[in-house]
Amino acid sequence: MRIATWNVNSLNVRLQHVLDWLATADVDALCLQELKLPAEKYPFDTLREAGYESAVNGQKTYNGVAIVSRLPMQDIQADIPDYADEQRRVIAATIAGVRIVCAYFPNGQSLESDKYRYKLDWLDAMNGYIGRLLAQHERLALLGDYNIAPEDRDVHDPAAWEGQVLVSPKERAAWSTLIGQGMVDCFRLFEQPEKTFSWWDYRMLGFRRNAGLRIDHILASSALAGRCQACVVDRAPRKLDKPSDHAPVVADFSV
DNA sequence: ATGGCTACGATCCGTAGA
Repeated sequence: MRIATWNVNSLNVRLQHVLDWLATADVDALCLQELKLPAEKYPFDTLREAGYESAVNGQKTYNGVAIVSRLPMQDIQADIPDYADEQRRVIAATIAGVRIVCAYFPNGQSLESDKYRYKLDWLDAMNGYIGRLLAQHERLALLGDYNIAPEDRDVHDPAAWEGQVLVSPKERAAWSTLIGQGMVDCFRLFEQPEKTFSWWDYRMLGFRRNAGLRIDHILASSALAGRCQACVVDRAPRKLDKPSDHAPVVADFSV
């Protein structure tokens, strides 16, 4: 089973990139974030013609997530149960016996912002949700744009970013709580090139300078992580004309 | 120099992203 995550920064703008990527990437399921469209405007038919069904939690203008899968999806669940949130950031489904959670974590804007307070609260809720899922599903994966760079080696210039949102101690503590519950960062199971990132700022020639962050992740329960055979960032779509600022992350599992 | 893009929905600028 091969699964991936990609923040597409508007599915309207990036639909052709997604279709082109699906035609070559050979993934069974792809978790999408930042659709920026409501479910009524989701291109279900176009993706179905490409061989993929969709589970969608849409929102106009902001946020919005989907799982597209060429394998059957069961028990589709939108949002974090029992967590009141206007923002459509989470959708889950079971695919080939693996519980897949697709999430667009809040950005936080700045440490002084109300959005940062919201992010920390949301991270608490996500940790609770993952804890409950771990008790129910031996094979669990959480894929998405976490908006957290877990370690300094995931940051192109740690000194410049120190104390900023995406790397702050409280955000990294929430990441550590996920890991402490038993979730495993599939990317770090393998030897990786130095300075591998998944997001690069549109400004300042960020991609050309490789001035990026690794903030898109695939975490797996220990039983599933034990079956992980590869995990890589695919930089190719970031080189296209009018790219998303994020690149896909892909993982293979022997399930 | 704390900016520099990009997308969106409102107009011809503000909000948001990371």
